[in-house]
Amino acid sequence: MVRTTNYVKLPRAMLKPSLSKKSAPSKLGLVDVLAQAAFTTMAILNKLAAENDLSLTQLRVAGILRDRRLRMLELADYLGLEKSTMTGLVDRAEKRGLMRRAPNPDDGRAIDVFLTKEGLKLAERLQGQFQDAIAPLTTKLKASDQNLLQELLERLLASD
Amino acid sequence: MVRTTNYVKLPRAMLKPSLSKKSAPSKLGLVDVLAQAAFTTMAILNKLAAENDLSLTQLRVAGILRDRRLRMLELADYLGLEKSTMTGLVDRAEKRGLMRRAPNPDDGRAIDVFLTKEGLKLAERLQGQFQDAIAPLTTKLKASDQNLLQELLERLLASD
DNA sequence: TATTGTTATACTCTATAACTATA
DNA sequence: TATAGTTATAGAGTATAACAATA
Repeated sequence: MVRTTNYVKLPRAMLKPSLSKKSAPSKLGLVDVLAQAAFTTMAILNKLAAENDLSLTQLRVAGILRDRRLRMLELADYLGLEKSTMTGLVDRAEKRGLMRRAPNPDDGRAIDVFLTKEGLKLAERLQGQFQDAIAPLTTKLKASDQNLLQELLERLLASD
Repeated sequence: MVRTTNYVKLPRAMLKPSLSKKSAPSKLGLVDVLAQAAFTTMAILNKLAAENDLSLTQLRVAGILRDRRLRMLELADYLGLEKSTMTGLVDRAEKRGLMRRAPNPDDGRAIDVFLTKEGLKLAERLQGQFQDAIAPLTTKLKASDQNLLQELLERLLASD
């Protein structure tokens, strides 16, 4: 059973560029640009999800489960969602043949979730599509600047 | 009438860091990092919205209308949403005293939307809270690197 | 006729609370 | 008793389609 809805319309503008007070401190600028980059990237991911008849959350799940098998609760924690929310999410993905449930062998209460072969293929296709979709942005920078940007963002995101 | 729900639970992990094939081309790395940065930023924005009893969309609307008055359809285009979706969105915001509707003086079919004084105050508070929330990330970089990052992202996002 | 906005309807995502089964 | 997952219920966000009012 295939869903036919295609829940996305692309925004004309992502976010207001900035307050741009004349002599605003430059710290404010970076914050704005980060937000704008986030909205732009999310719009791409959203479009990608819609084109594949997925919600953004389902897209994330596909990415997360690409190389792991997780319990329902672990998956919920990864996503920052309640366990009850997972039930419906996994139900729908299972109905579409993308994921499957199986009892956890070590804990009779727990249920493992994992991608089917079809789900895995989709996840890999999505990875490639995302790269293609974002390439028009990244290729505006020359290779050395791409590396620089990557390095700066990695430091920004470093968890310690 | 104040909503009491607080629709957010923070994720333990934002997104799988990478496929990390041993000798993957470095282009793949930047794409992954951009996605991760987007999810991290969106998680912050989402939390901020939830703490103020707003959805992410309402948070965006607050930002967009901070210095403009728009017709329903213009607002829909900004957000990438259908006009029918706006009706409910504006209804709810209006009920909370954050926005108001008024007939457009130039076109009898059109309805303008704008923030109330209370909505404006909220929008400004949100701006400050977002800066505070994201500061722990940005301050990991020294000032010159912050400027560099901002410049690189600006080039990435430049629309031409 | 074409455009703007609303209404009706339906589905997904999300949460809280109560429940069942297992530890 | 505590934990894992499901079910029931409810509200928000989203879309499509049909409609009323205005251009």
